[in-house]
Amino acid sequence: MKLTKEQQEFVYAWGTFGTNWGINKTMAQLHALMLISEHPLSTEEMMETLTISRGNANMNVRSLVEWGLAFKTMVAGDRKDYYAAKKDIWEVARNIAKQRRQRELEPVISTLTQLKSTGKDNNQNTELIKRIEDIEDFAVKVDSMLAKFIATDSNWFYKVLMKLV
Amino acid sequence: MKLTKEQQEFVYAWGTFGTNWGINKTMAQLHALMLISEHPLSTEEMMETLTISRGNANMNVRSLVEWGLAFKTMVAGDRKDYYAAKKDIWEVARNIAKQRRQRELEPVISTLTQLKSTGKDNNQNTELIKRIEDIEDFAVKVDSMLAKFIATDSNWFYKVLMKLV
DNA sequence: TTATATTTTCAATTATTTTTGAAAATATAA
DNA sequence: TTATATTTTCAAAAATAATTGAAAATATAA
Repeated sequence: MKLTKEQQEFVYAWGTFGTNWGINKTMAQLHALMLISEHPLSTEEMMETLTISRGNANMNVRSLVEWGLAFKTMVAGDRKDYYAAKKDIWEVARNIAKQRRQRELEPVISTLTQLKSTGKDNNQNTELIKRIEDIEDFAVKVDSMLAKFIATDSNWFYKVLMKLV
Repeated sequence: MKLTKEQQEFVYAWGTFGTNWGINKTMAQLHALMLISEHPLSTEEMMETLTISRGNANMNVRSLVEWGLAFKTMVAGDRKDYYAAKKDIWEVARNIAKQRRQRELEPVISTLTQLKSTGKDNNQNTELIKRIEDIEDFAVKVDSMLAKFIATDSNWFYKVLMKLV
């Protein structure tokens, strides 16, 4: 898969962006590659284009599928697996939000709730309890916003923004 | 600074949380420590409590100040620098949003805009241009929401949520 | 001024994360 | 079934990021 100069830059930029957000570079680059491809791509093709190993390609393609950012398809007359990205950017954002909410936000809320109940009777924990309550309050609000974002159609967010202007 | 069991767990949990979001563990733990302390803390005290080196403490306290999450204060009769966290969790969130928007979102938007204009005449870039336009549209909306969040008082976000229910 | 306390810097070390690549497992065709 | 293609796994290697600690720089007191 020969990339134009701009395609290369896009893949590279998406990789950097992913890195900043705790998504590994290869995963983001594979995602970028699929996003700009008109056809599903084989692991083989992606390995060559990004010059990465088979193992690396395999693992990260699997992660993309797990995150709901790509899916496996079949190409008639070919035995290999092919993959394509979900191209609706709102769906991409929703799926990322969904994963991160579950993996990162929910544990925080439950840890804090737990800590508050264990520590509330020790008066050395006064300041801690105050902070926990503030953070909980905030986290629950963020969580409920994410829940809405995740659950709804592509335009929800847009509508929200419109209401605000 | 002797921590209760719950305080220790909070510091530890905040460190893990930070790590998930691309903030280094020490930075997050120092932040947690300041959040639950009633008094400003000296570097010395924080080093001991977290058993980290002076260099590490210094660098990460500086980052916290840079991010607007903590500030330097003076303690009468003491020559050492003391630091305290901004305790309003909404302000914390706004400052983090501000930094990340500037460092991570803005570069993406400008890179994409640039790429679009360079690549639009090459018909091999058709799919790329479509994706860029989608992402740009999305990113600009996120950006404008963040801008609002950053600029306003603590209750803006809450008000938004209320409108949605 | 000089002595002392405190903070900062940064090369070297250590820890963590990512990537490789070849062997094992699985799937398909003959 | 057996042979071949394809995918998956995972220990070891490489790359990256975080941390140390001591020397240099800076600030304050005497």
